[in-house]
Amino acid sequence: MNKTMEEKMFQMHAEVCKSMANPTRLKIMNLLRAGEKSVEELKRRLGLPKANLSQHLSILRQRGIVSTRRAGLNIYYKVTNPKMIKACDILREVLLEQLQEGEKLVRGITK
Amino acid sequence: MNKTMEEKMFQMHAEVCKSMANPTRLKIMNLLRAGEKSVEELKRRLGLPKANLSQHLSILRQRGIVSTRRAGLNIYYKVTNPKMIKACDILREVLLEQLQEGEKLVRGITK
DNA sequence: ATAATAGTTGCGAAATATATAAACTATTAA
DNA sequence: TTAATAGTTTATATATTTCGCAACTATTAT
Repeated sequence: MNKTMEEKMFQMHAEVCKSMANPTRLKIMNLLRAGEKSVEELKRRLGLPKANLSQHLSILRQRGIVSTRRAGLNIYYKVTNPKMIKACDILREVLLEQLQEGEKLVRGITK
Repeated sequence: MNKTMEEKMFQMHAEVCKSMANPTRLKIMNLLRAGEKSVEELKRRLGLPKANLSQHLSILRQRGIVSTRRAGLNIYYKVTNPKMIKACDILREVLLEQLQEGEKLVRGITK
């Protein structure tokens, strides 16, 4: 892999991270984890204005993180690559470990 | 895990993603993959002004993604939790698979 | 104490991301 | 064809990120 290709990979990688760098979008991913859902259903579950939800979905779609299928009036979204969920899970593990470390520290200090 | 705790997890998760949502910071993580490095060495390898590098390091440090150790004039940075690297690797796999899919499409169209 | 080296921090300008509201498109039903 | 429902897009005000520059702090050597 040459220099500019590496550069482009880091750029793309950063953009994928950007797509995931928002609590609402992470909640969307979490809902889609169980399988595809219509915008309507996501809207109900998240309690967001549809315009805003649609914008978040658009960001995930542009990066190829989710894909769509139309059925009548509804458009169904799903996670394109399950590895994306795996990556999320690992980050959550890291967070939980951090929280546990934090608790240890607190216990150490206060006792 | 109660409602607000879940909410806080999504928020924290988003902030970790934000920390990784920048090509320079991903390059830093990639350099630290092999082991700890001084700011000086990172500066040499990345060719960045030290102030800017320091700001990026600060962002990674604040989120606990990297940790530091001082030795004389130098401060050494390392990745706090190796799972963070694992998460990066998975995202890169996803990207490579996307690129491969893209190529397939191009081949399908042009032949 | 002074200088030199290694890092960090504060500041301001330009670029990017966010939520909201209003207008628009696509599909189906009457 | 008109209305209704499901989604998307555009415009805009606000907030956040990013970088470069200058000033600052910490450690070591003279």
